[in-house]
Amino acid sequence: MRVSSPQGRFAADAALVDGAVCIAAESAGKHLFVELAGDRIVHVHLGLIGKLDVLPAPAPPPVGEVRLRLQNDNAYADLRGATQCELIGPSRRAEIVGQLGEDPLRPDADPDRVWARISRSHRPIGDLLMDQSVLAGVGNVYRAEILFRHRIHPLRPGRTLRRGQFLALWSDLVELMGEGVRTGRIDTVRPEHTPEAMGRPPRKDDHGGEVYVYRRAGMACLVCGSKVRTEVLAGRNLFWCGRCQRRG
DNA sequence: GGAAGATGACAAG
DNA sequence: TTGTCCTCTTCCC
Repeated sequence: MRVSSPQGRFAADAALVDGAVCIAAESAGKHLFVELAGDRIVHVHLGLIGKLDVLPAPAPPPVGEVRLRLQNDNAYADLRGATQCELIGPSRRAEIVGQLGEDPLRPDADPDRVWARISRSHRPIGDLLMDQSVLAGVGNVYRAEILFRHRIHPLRPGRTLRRGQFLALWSDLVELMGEGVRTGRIDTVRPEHTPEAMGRPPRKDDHGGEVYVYRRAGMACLVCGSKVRTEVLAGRNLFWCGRCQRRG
């Protein structure tokens, strides 16, 4: 695989692995590990604004700030804006993975370990869901949407949830996130709640999916019609429906 | 043309 | 809690 850094910031490391055989590419939570021959691993974390575009070959001249380009005869991948792009070894990867909680996308994930953390915590469930050492991979969109789908108020302390409630939430995450991987979109609205089914005019989303509350502050809840609320929690915008999602 | 914001995470105070 | 980093898009003049 050809490895380069048109923007330059990864250039020194790219030169070290240019031409190496790619053995595997796998994710753990929000981390991507591209494993190359010789125990060399490219570790990528997109952060808030990073993007990885994977397109068919041939690769055109790079446009914009392409920090990493991976390329073979079939396809190329351009990385922009990532918070992490570094060359690491197996021990560092093990360290990163070891700090992560359970990833709903992995078949071997153990929901009981997640429940053990949540059921003992006084922290809001909306906070726990974003904690990568509890649940790996869930971000701001899935947090808002999964809580809405289960009618759980985001500020409820983790320990006030019932076990059955959590297990339902977990299996829903497994399904929703799996679908997100397959489709490349985050669609969380059940068929019976789509604007068409509710007799409302269709709407356009700017993040590539249909959602209940995420970034819909001030708009009407798709289910009950009351205004979607928002509040900044730990520096992130939180969204929920005050009527559908009870605190108690 | 410029500001604001965005699916994140960390350090500093 | 605030500031910082990374890049691009959207919206407003």
